[in-house]
Amino acid sequence: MRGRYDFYPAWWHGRFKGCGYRITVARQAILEILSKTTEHLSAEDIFLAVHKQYPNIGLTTVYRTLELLVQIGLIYKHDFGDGRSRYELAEGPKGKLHHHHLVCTKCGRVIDYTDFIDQEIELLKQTENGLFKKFNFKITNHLIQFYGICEQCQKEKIKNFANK
Amino acid sequence: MRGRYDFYPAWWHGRFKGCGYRITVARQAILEILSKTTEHLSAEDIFLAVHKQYPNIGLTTVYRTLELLVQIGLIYKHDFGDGRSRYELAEGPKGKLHHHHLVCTKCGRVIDYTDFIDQEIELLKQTENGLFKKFNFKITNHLIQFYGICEQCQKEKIKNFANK
DNA sequence: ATGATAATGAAAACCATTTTCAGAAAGGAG
DNA sequence: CTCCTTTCTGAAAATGGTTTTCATTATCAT
Repeated sequence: MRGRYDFYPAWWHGRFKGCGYRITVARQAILEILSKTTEHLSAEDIFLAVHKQYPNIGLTTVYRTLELLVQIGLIYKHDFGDGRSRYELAEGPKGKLHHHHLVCTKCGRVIDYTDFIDQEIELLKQTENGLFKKFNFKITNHLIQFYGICEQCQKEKIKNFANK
Repeated sequence: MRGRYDFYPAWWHGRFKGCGYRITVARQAILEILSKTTEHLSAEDIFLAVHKQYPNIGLTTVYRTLELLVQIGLIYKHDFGDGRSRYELAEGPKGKLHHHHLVCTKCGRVIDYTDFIDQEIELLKQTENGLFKKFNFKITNHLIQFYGICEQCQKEKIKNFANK
């Protein structure tokens, strides 16, 4: 099967070939979906989106591709506590803004934020250095996540109280 | 069934009664296990430990109890990426040291660290305030986790390279 | 174009966690 | 202490996201 990538080699092709992986329609399609959204898609979300254009690509392949993409660092795998993993492009052709997540523990809504990154970077640098010295642990990545109640759910609570 | 808690009411009894929950042997046993370890136990780990002393307590009850304890904030539920949730006491009678985790992405080893908490608290305070102002998001908790390669796995890597 | 090798799809297996449901225990009232 | 309502519990079955299996197909260096 020939795909459009034969004519428009994408930015990530080099990264793939460098690791000895083949460029396939499924991988192209999955990366295309991920690069066109800012949402945190689940494997099934991605499968459904891919399925519209390529109905013969199976859920298994989606899982396998996602695992591969995580492994080579092209995407992140998140756990927001709803029982399924969610995936997000780590960086696009032009690089993507470093950000973290705010998770509402009531409705599950996830908000991306890019604020306060400067202070954060500073803290991380110190921490990484310190942890390396103390535990000889070589840090490659970090996760910062805040949990709380979103605006809508706070209003809900007030409403519910009022009704009683 | 009568348990020892009839004679030695524990520090968390008040918290339970306040929420309308009953004090049971299973709950007592599970909290006892959690308060006697610094490890990050899985539901099955806890079940096995409890099972030694109380063979009639089932895995279902362990899951249900853990869910309850998370809900009332007595324990934390962590995801270190090994496909099962791991649990840890949030605070003991005397309060427990606030800490975070270093996860080795190669062997899964988890190291607790309590360093750099001062700077972290400062950053969090700022971030929480800022996020509240910007998104009207009320933060109740946060998660910081570092990922990398532990000392042992770094050595492994060197060994493996040498063997080639 | 060809062949070695990697990738794929469908179905089944996996496995941590949840649900169901009938029986047992907790704890307030008397 | 006993009764009674309500909550809790265990066993077994169900659930549901993810992984494995295996025969077939696609990729791509030659």
